Amino acid sequence: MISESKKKKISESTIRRLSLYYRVLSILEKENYETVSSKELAKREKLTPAQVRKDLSFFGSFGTRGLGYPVSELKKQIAEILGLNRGWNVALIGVGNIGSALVGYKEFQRQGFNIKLIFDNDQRKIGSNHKGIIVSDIKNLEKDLKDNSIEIVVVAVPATVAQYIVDDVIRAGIKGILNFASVNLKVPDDVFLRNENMSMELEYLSFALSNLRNGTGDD
Amino acid sequence: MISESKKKKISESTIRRLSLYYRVLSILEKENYETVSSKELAKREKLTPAQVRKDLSFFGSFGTRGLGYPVSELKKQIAEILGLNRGWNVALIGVGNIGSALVGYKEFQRQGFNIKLIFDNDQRKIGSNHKGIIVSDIKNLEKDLKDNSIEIVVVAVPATVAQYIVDDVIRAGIKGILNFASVNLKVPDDVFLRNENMSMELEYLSFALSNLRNGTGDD
DNA sequence: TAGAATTTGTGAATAGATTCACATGCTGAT
DNA sequence: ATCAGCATGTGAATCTATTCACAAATTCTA
Repeated sequence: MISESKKKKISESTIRRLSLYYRVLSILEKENYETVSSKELAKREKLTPAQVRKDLSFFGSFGTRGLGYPVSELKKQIAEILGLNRGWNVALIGVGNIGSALVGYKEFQRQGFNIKLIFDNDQRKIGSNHKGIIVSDIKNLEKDLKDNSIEIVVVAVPATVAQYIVDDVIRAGIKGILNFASVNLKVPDDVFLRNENMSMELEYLSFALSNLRNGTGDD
Repeated sequence: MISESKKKKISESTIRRLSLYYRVLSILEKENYETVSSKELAKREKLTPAQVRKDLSFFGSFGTRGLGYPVSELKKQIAEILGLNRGWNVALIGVGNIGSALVGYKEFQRQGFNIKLIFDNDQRKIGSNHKGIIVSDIKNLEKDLKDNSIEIVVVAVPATVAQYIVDDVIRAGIKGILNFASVNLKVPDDVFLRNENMSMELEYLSFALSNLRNGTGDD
């Protein structure tokens, strides 16, 4: 049993690194590695071995001293920790630029995030077919989300309307929202909201390049 | 004068928050605010006032005691710090799902990131027009990047080929790379590499929802 | 012009995350 | 079997980031 409901607070950075480990383990699995050491894992993600071991130790003891971690098993464990050992019913709202890209984004499906519904308010888009999914009218958003047991909603609509839509989404009882709109959304305390701000990384590059008298370059 | 080449190390989180402040200041400017307090700024980004003041203090004293910060002026200052007070010549490599979305992503242009060149290796795409830009053959990548004074490259190609392409990009002397491919790229120390991993935030949601006996929901 | 009300800017204190360092335990060779 | 060699797991130490708390500066009101 993993994490017996301990109240230990897991930091956001640890979770983000678990995602990284998961990806590397998938690769190692394909490369037919049986085991991997924290040292090797760390090297591949430019972290320290201690960091890797500490992160994993929050959830249990998965390794063998003298040998390392069993690749497939550890991958499975991390999948369980991250909740990737099951599928998630996802709805996408907004089939503009970004929305359309997300429909075809293989990485999502691979991780078990299945886009089941797509919504838009544009009459020309409603009814059209995106990778096998018919775009629904956003008018019935609340009911459709409920009827299809949607658990996670991805918001890819213009910033101006994002809050109204999110309010609807919350009324439908959704507890997980991934927001691509460039705006700060208000959600109740029991709803998990994550923002994907694509300009932010570019701005970081801009800062780094503007100040490169000293910088080391790497992240 | 801002930041007189001080060796003070600015943390990544501070820079990311500057991006947030910048966005809020743009909104405040539109709403015709003359000044804004650290308290208000903090509220809008769900941070503490002390955090806001400390972040800004790394770069100078922009506020007036008893009054707050002048909105337009502070926005200008942050733009300077982040290097957004100038344009950046950007090239996009790969016009698949994500690449196409990025070409039309308004937010980039608004911040001064101008996509000047687009590359692909698919003969059917080469020569085609995306928002006024003709897709170039990736064969001439190195030369084209140099000839067009490209400063930042956005990589949106399959994971399997990303490293080869990045090697080329580096040979062209590019020092800033934004990578959307789901792979860990190796770059020299003097090249700034940032990764945009869109699954990561979904995985965080997955983790949060899977463990929601306790979580508070917010980030 | 004086005094109350604000709000910044910043050292000091606290909280949090990372790294160190080593005892512990497993492996594999002889 | 024993022993050298590894590599984990984890308290303790260190480093980093955030928050506190208050003096100093300015505004606003009367």
